[in-house]
Amino acid sequence: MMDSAAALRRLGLKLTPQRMAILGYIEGNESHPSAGEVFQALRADHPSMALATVYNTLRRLVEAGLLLEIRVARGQVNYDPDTSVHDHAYCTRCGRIFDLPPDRSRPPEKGPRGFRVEAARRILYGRCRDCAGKEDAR
Amino acid sequence: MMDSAAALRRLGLKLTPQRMAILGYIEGNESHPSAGEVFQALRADHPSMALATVYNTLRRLVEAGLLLEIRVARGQVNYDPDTSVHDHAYCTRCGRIFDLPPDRSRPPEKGPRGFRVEAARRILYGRCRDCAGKEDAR
DNA sequence: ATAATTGCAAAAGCTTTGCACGGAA
DNA sequence: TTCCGTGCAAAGCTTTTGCAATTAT
Repeated sequence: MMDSAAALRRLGLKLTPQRMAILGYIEGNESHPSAGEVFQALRADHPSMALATVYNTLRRLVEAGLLLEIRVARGQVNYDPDTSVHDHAYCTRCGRIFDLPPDRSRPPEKGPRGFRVEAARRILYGRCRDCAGKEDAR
Repeated sequence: MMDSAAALRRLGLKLTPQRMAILGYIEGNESHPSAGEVFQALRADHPSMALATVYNTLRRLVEAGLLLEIRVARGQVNYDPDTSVHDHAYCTRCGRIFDLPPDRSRPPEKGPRGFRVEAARRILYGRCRDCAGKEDAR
């Protein structure tokens, strides 16, 4: 977590209490929170923090390469502090996102002719263990 | 394209002019349009069509299994009339989405323990041929 | 006839932006 | 001292919803 502070400094970003709090919350967090969830979680300890600050900070952290964006849920972005190569499984009933180990038995990804691949992301859709037998949500 | 009409009928959905227009526009369309783009495209020929109708119809068509949703662009859903198994490449500069042939050299996808996989989607991020050399967007 | 669908407008989310004040470097 | 970053409020987008009128079946 201290290396994140270092990373921020290296990028010329100021180390504000808000950024430290957001980083501290999301680092090692495997729940893949959305901006709103991060905001809710930090509210208790940081009542004055603005939702806009959370959004702005998360965007900066993504640009800085410290977080990954996951676009799987409708109309919302989730964040993943694990920037290493790995896949995700999304439960279409409860909305939880699970990490999957990277599939190493895989040839390098090939795009269309002339396409320069910078990253590859794979998502599995389905029902998690808890939701497997249950009726459709809502 | 006529089989879509049949599919709608089979699902008990009414064949309205609006639905036919939307289906007609998106079938065979490889540009992966968003709801707004579909609306714009149909405006000339169907001035009275409401944006809400486009949204509602696209949702129905997805539920009916006639279209696929692609969530790759920030805050927007794109639609793919090709419901067969295939991957996508997303250009982070121009925003275009390209179809990729399915990768058959790949064992069935495995989720977390107890996860019942219903679909797997893979997206490549990068620069398309046209954008490969150019400076960052905007 | 009748239940589904449309248009329109309003509402609902999520996210971004403008601006003045405050704080990190 | 200098900007960058924060809070707050307002605005922006995409998408959904309520409802009366219309229409496919």
